Amino acid sequence: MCTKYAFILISRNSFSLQEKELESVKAEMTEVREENTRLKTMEKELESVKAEMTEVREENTRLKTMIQKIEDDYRSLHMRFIDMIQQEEPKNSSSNNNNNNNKPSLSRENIEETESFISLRLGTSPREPKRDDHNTTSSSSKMREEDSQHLQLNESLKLGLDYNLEASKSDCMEVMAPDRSPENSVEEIITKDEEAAGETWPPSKVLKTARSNGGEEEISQQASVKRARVSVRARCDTPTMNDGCQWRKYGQKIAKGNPCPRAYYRCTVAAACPVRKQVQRCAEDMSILITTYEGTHNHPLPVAATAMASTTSAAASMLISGSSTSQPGLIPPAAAAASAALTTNNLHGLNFSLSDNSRARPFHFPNTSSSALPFPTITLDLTSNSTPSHRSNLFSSVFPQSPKYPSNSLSFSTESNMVPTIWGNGYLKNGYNNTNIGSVNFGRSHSQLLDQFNNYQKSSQASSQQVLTETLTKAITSDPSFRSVIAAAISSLAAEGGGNQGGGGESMGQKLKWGEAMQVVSSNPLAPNGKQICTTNYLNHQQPPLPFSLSKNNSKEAAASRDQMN
DNA sequence: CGGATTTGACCGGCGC
DNA sequence: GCGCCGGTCAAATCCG
Repeated sequence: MCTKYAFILISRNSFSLQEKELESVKAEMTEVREENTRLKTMEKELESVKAEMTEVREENTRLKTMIQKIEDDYRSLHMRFIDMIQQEEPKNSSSNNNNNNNKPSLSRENIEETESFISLRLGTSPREPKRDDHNTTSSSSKMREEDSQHLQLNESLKLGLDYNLEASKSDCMEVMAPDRSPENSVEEIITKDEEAAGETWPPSKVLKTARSNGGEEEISQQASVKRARVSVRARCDTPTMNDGCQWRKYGQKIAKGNPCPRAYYRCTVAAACPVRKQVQRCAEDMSILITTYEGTHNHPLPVAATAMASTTSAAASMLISGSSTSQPGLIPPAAAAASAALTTNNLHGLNFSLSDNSRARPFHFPNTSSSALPFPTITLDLTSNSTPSHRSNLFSSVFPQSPKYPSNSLSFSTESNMVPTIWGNGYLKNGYNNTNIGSVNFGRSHSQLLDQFNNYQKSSQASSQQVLTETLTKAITSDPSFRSVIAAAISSLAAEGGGNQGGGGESMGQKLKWGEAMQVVSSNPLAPNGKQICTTNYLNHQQPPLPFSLSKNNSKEAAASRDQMN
């Protein structure tokens, strides 16, 4: 009995142990099932991501096709341009016999040669050589007319050639190397990086020195061409935006027309970095901070700074590219005088606005109280949404009256109920050729965008298309970061306007990319101590972050700034 | 004490 | 030539 009882006890114990094992196995099974479910979910997500990736690839292919088409268009238009120059050449040679006997004949072959030549000069003035004193001091209206015609012709040369420069910068740099005339000595100072970006900040002393060496017109022209500025408008409570770079304030001024002082900063990441920025509150809306960047960093940037730097660089690059396609180059010199009013409205700035504003002036130019901007400026407006009625004001408000810089405007809107528009050359609006205001709508999907762009390309045959096409081509092909800018605009549109309408593959990718960027910026070591981070409306609205406009706050500085404003 | 900021002076460009 | 204006310099000052 005892043995039997003991056996029963042992059996019970064994049974209870097995029950426990069974329960644990059941628990494991449950976990495995849950894991399996999770895996299946992940698999589904993976498939959806793959599908999105496929869409992205398709979009990419279409974009490539589009770019190829634009390039083809450019080539054909370039040939037309050369033909036009060729046709105009006899007129000029007859009307400028007096003072331009040494000008080369502009046959097609010569144009090609001249193109290379001017590329070698890279930014130096394409203007004719300095005339004798008695010529320059002559106030004869006839002379002036001839001069203006000549300048038009030469300008057209420069414009076409700049494209060449922009399209193949590296090639140009290689070509440049062997031809370093004393006249170009200053250019040797400029780093290749700066050259590529098409902008420098030559110190006045350098300019002065260069002038004493005899390159006055070339240098000054170079300065104005290369000193492209990128202005960023953003709502920001802090005195300066944190763009990831280190800046040292070196001056402050009260500029005319704005009670808020303008602060001058220079980049201190590297000792010799030529980049400077101006920070000023908008006179019309004190909550808007206008940061104007000038120059290109000549040093590796902090990760947090790359977004802003690449964006501004792309914008500046686009600006320079836009400048090179100035329509006056296509205006026959004989018609130049007749279109004087037209060219008066040609600001050389390509206005790139990521903007939608509630204000009547979608673009803000520093010193707009004065008659003209010293340099071409491109504005990235990150403030608020604009209304369509304001869009109609785009050109009238955008372009200061400056004969120096013909305008191009590229506007990206993020307003959901409104498609943004890429405008053609500004002067088109002024009547020279208003049949084709290059309008490209970046609508709710990339497909729409592409379709619209293709439709635009098909329907538009005139010079406005030429300008827009060239501008887009150069901007897209010359600077990869500009593609990012476009993608940013598209992405924000897709996310905001299109919502979840599918086709957001690229958008998703961009979100990821920029999300990472913003993460980096948010944890920016340059904004330590828990300083307040100023974000733009983009961020506040939880839109896909654009690669700019996070700010470091300095509360003390803010207070000081407010004091100054009061 | 060293680095950053402030601020008045200075310079050059431009329009009259 | 003169004055205005934007931009820069540099000594003084501030601040951690």
